[in-house]
Amino acid sequence: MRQRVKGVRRLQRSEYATDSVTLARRLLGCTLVRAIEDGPCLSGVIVETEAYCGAPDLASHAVGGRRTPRNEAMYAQGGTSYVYFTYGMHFCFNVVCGEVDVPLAVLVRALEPVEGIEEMKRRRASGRKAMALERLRDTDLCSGPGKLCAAMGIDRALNGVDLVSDERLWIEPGAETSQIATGPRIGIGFAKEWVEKPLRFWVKGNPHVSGRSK
DNA sequence: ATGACGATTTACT
DNA sequence: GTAAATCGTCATA
Repeated sequence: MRQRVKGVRRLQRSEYATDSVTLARRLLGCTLVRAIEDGPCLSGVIVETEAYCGAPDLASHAVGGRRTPRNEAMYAQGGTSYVYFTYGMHFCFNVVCGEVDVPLAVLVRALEPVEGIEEMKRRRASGRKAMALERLRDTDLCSGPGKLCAAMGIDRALNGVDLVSDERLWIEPGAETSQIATGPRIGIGFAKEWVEKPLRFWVKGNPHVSGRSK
């Protein structure tokens, strides 16, 4: 198995075999790593997540047990990635957790960039909806689910891959985060009694979290 | 076959 | 603050 740095391990299968709230908190402080062929490794510390809670969750793509070609990856085993395309232009990256056929997932909403920052800038400054290169601050690189996918080169080719074994994308554990803030999830105003539930988690005071959390 | 819309981002008033 | 960009997906027919 490819490792970025000797002695740094990945999160293992058993650590994904849990509910989405537990994993959403656990992922804060962990490092998402993207290995690019013929390029530098891109990585960032996860600083903002959201838990999606399966069939009862009115905000989940799997609400009511809905199972379609698009959200099939949510029903895979814990440790699988779920990448979807939305608004005709953005990708969002989720970590599936729990057991097979139970559609739990954690949306990764923001990273604090660590490795490959210049490459992330280039990726964020090219393409259609792109911010001008000179305008890009480090806190603009990965401070949102669509932004971090653009910066990290995460697209539909990485949907459904196994983060425990894939050579292009994985997660390394971090120290337990002490200062965790919670609040309602973003962009799910349609979800009725699930709108206000505190299922978004972020590292308190971190400048790399998405706009409304700062 | 058609149409409504989205777990967003950016630019602009 | 508001609106535009942009297209795959899914429910309906």
